[in-house]
Amino acid sequence: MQVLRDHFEKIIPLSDAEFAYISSFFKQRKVMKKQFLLQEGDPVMHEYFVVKGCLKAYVVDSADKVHILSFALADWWTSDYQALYTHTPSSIFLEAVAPTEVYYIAQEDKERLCAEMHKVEHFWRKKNAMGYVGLQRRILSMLTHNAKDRYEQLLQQYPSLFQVVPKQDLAAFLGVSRETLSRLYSKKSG
Amino acid sequence: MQVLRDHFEKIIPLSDAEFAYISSFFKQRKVMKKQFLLQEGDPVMHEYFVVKGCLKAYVVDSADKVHILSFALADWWTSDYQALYTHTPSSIFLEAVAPTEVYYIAQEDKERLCAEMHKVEHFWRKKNAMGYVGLQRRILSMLTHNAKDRYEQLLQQYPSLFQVVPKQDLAAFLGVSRETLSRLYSKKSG
DNA sequence: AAATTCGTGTGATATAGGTCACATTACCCG
DNA sequence: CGGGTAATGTGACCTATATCACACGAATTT
Repeated sequence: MQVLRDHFEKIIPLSDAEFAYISSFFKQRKVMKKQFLLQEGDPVMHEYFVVKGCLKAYVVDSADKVHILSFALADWWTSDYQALYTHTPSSIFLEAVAPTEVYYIAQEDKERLCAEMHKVEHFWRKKNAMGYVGLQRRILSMLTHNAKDRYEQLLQQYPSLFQVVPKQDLAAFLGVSRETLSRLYSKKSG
Repeated sequence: MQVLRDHFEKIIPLSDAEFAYISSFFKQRKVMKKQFLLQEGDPVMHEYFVVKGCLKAYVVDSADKVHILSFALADWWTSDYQALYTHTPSSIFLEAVAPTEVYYIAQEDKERLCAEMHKVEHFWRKKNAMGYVGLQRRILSMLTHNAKDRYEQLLQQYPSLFQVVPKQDLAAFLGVSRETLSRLYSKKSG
């Protein structure tokens, strides 16, 4: 669990005892490519920390089209947060894009840790704040840029995504059809 | 500052002394319609809590088009968070859409309050978590719905916006041109 | 109340991107 | 290694939305 400790310690310093306590609430799980951590309708109980691999969180609309809400690479947290916080069934699928290893914690244990250790609550406040800013940037990118520019931004910001995630998934994340995405760099320009 | 106290107490109960301490860090400010709390390039030092009125946060692109990142009605927090956290100049404009009254707190005072009072850190973790979920929903809405559906969702979710905000601003928030928005409910359908 | 400015509606036209259909290639897996 | 499935490329065509231009009425300002 050293990766997890390093991850926490980027924001809050921890003694061995403190980390031992925190980590006692986490479990490990490995999923193969195309396996699910969550499917639509499932109860959502955990938040997942990706150690290696990649998860995609997506919805499927009434026309069976996939829309990707987020990718989670190593060092990212993911879940269906809306469902987690409101105790409603999952409205998303959480699926491994590649062989993936996660640590996960039950929502109630996380709340308990936050209540018991101010530091830990601080950690998650900071994480949430960063996540919020990241989503704002994505919204701004959707409002201000066309498909090609968004694709290039993504490429710049997360080059490692492109080694793991099929282009059709990137298209479903950017909000364009896979055909259009394909044409962006055959027709060429830029 | 009763509204602010009520707002905090929706999440954390406070004694008079505690609230007195918290509120000692807040100041009040009133802005008229079309006045700015932030302009692009300004240093960003505060987070704003809207007591009444409405603020819009937006960017202006190279073609002078306005893209609205968020509206803040009564009981909402707003600022340029990215700039606030990274101590960089504002990249947005924060402008009153109607006569508006805010309480505001310096970022460093907020951090201090969070460090001193676990409760307060809890409050903001919860707020951030809710905000994160809200942005995810907006992204999903942009990915899965066309302009008309998004407009109707917005209408449903924030009916009060429509009494304060001109339609061209709603268009700039939804990511459509004002002309298209105008046509959505003249051509009719739905 | 005249003059500006602001918000809105609407026509004509342009375009980015979507959809459908099929071919091609890469990737698994037995 | 050979067959099947998954991912990608590409052509032809379609559609939602953008853009430009202008008119009109409501609000603000003086």
